[in-house]
Amino acid sequence: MVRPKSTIYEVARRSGVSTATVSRVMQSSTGFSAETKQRVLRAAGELGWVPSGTARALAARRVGVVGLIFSDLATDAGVDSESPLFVHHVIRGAERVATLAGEAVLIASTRSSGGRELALRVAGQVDGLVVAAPALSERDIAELARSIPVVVIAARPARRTYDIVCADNRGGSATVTGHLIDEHGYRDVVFVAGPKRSPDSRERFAGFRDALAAAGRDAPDAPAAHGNFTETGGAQAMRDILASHGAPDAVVFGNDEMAIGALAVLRQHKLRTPGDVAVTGFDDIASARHVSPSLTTVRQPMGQLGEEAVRAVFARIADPTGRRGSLTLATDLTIRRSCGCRGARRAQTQKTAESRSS
Amino acid sequence: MVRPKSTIYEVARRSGVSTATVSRVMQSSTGFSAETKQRVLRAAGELGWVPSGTARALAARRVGVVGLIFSDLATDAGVDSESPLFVHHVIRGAERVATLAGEAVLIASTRSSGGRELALRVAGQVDGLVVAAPALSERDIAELARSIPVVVIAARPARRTYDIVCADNRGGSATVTGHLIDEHGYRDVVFVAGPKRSPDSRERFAGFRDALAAAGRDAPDAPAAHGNFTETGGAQAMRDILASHGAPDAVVFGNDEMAIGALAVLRQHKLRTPGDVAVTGFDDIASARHVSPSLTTVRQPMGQLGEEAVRAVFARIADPTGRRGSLTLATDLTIRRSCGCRGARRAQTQKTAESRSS
DNA sequence: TTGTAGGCGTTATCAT
DNA sequence: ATGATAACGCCTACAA
Repeated sequence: MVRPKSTIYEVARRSGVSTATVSRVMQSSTGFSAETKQRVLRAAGELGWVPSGTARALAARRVGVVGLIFSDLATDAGVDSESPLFVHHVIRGAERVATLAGEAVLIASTRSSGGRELALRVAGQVDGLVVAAPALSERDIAELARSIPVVVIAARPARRTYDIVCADNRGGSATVTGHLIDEHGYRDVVFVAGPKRSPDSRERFAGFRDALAAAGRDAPDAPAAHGNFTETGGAQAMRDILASHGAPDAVVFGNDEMAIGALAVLRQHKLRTPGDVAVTGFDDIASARHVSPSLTTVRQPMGQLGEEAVRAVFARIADPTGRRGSLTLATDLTIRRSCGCRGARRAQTQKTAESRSS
Repeated sequence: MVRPKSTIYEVARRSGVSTATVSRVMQSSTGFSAETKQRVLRAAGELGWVPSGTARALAARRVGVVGLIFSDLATDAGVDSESPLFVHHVIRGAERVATLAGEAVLIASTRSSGGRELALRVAGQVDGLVVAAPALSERDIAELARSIPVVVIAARPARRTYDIVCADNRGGSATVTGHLIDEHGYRDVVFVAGPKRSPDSRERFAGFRDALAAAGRDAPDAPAAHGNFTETGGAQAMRDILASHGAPDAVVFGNDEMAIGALAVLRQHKLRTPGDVAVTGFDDIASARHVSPSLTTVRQPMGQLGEEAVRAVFARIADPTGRRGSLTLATDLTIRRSCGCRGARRAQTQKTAESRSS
């Protein structure tokens, strides 16, 4: 049975002290006698009193909560969606450093529409906000950043009013593509992108082109196909490529899920991986190790992105002035079997550089 | 640059109306002229005003946030931890129905200690609470339930002061074990449990025993091994069993991750799965499909658990009185290759019953 | 060590 | 349709 909530006044009366003293007992570790503390705590326990976080936040001007906004894809599949696993890890990473700092994380996801108002509601309930693009438009983000510290997880324009943290998508993509070209000597290598408007997908395609250019080859203006970052999308993309282009030497997928989807299609077409068509992914999700052949991919520090984003929020709360910064986390080439390498019992890795600027 | 936050007073002055009117514009859709609305909205925009969620919550006596407490395992590995994937899905499920209802979710995880105070802090900031056992002790949960609606995700005693929702762990485990015994005729089948104190693990072991009893066999009092719900733990458990017991006909793992870890060990020992040793898991995580052989397992509706838990919280907020209820979600036997079945192109499934009581 | 009292920024009730 | 004005539950100088 849920009792009517009691307040600090009742606790104060019951323990024979003032509300100020109750407040002190609840949040300081000093400034009152041991006996007073006992009385207050007992009264609180008897009444089942839980201090109102909202009242406390209002009076203290600090909520102790950081918000995290991302876009949902289960409900809003197709457009602008990020990999569910990506979101999972970001949430947990954020939660981890927040909890360690004694704060909590408020999460909410944007659906097909209404992102702006959702963001405003959340913004009013937190001390700072991390938004995983592409949950919100550049315009909405800029508006939020006027009234509250905002950190965006994504590559963003240099001129902006908020901090960013992101993974080195471009570098990682260039590295894995370079591996395919330089180590394996594949000639015909193509790229399968995720959603067209995904910033991550674009960065990865840019890295793909970088590697081609570095090898002195012509780079296509557009990806060979788009696969929506899903297994079925990747499978469909693979079929399309096979039909219109024939079997390439290698295909660089924008993420692991698409690559995994493609593996099955290749098998159905009696094409051997990596013998006939080599394949790589991006992210290094759990299944990448388990799939057969095991998937060569680029590890992205998804949890760490969430962690660093929250740290950046805290830093910005502590110092609201100063130039906006950006932190780019290194990615990590993880070599397994699908690229054509053999006998790599333990995955070899090659890290891109981490960079920070402000 | 973060401006000093403006308040409803400034917006009211700037737009030449009272704070009451501003408030109405922000939350009603009626009760003011179109022109007034324009003026207010413009003033708000110019000032970059974001209504204070805490002040609003205090005045309205409703926060619009539901809390979710779980136990962390990355930081607090070993004891009482749940599968990370389980938590991921529960979080997303909770978030999904909360967002649809216009609410947000506040998440926090308990570490090795301090669970009680964390829970109290969270409780003060939300309208209701869902706690994924074993994040909190029975005692702490009971205390919380005195002052706020609480829903626990786990099997729990019949006499309690809160609602529960859980998956039919016991039934699912009995079903998969029965499949091994009845369909395949395996004689020597053993069970590998998760953490000793995990309620889910216990339920699954109980289901395992149910199936043995139903087949007229003797059931062991304890699991053959404990694997901590992790891949490495499952691998170690498999090694231990092989060493002390020899190769059984089949082993029922308390979750998928342990089963996947065991697959590799079996391979190292030149034992064929399912030829020599059949294996089953529990949860149906993504890798279960990708691993080789594909894993026969029991699908648990993890996301739905989160969804139903939040719905139950809403229901309890709407009606604080009345008997506490419990909802048991059906689980789903998902047959693939590791149990010895062949040619199941599409996994066959067999659902346990869903039950609800109050 | 303890008490008094004025905010904190909204919402909601009554008027007008 | 709009305006005054009490709450809402706690924190924090400022006093004592």
